[in-house]
Amino acid sequence: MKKPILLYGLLGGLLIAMLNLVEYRFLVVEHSVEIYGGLVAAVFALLGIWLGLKLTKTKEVVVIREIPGAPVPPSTEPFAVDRARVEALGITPRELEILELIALGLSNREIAERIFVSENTVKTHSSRIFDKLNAKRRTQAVQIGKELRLIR
Amino acid sequence: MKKPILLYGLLGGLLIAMLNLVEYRFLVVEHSVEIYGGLVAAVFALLGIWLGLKLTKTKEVVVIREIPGAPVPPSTEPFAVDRARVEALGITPRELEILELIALGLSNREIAERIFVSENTVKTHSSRIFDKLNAKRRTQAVQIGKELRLIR
DNA sequence: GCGAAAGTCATCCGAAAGCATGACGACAAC
DNA sequence: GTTGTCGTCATGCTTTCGGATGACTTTCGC
Repeated sequence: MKKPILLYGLLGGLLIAMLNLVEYRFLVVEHSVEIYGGLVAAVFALLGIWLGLKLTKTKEVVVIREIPGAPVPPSTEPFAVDRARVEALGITPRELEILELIALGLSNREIAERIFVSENTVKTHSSRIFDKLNAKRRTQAVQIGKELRLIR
Repeated sequence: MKKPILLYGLLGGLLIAMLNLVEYRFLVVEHSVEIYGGLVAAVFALLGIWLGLKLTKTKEVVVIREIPGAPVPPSTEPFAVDRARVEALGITPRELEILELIALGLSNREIAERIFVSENTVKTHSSRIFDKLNAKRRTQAVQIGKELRLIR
């Protein structure tokens, strides 16, 4: 992903240098600016298109076809909360509890009803969780939480 | 597919007209050509990139990769989309894509930016997903999606 | 060519989520 | 008995989500 950009920059530089030369030949002959502008425009438009293609080309969709007979791996993943991490992040038990419920897809209200607190309280907890996990949304919090093995 | 082209032409025309004006103000002041060229170059490069992206957006290469039954790589749990289920639920590729991005914790807006569509479109897709998955919230959709092995 | 499916986009509008802030009680530690 | 943490709750306000609908375009198969 770096190469095309470098290449692009390089080409740009070359072009500019080139144009700097050409400019003098053309300008003097005085049809110049329109042609010059048009040229630059065209060239860079092409370059842009090329760049665009280059950057997005290898968008492959990998479809995995399962061969019958391949048994689905049994759910043998033993799960253990990474307590060290929980502690390191200063996440309280209650907060972790709320995070789990969020991960289950419950709304704040549903969570509140389930653990017998007010919705506001749930919001407070979740805000703190987001803060500690550096998440901006509950979905993100869940994703991060799973990555860090805070929740199943 | 017609619109972008027309738009492009139009923008081009406008630019040329604009530059025709600007040219006289700049040229007279005589720093002109470099600045002018640079401007044109930059603008058209951007336009080109945009065009390139627009035109080749959904050009996806589908690679079908078969996995043999037994040998399960120990390190990472092998993941295969349950295509039967995807089909059974009538979930389209695009919808699945959005579901994945939701699972990553992205907001609708972020998703829109990433896949170059409007936020409204993302909303439409996600609504349909929720519908198909019987989910009421994005978090729930993610949870269900993972359970059904639609997403990693 | 015609219709269906998929993808795109929009508007209106209510519901949920999230942010900032303050406050209060319980409880443990010092 | 002061301090700190945790859990609880509230208010006001902004942002994001989500539902309902309708419309347009592309693509694909018939």
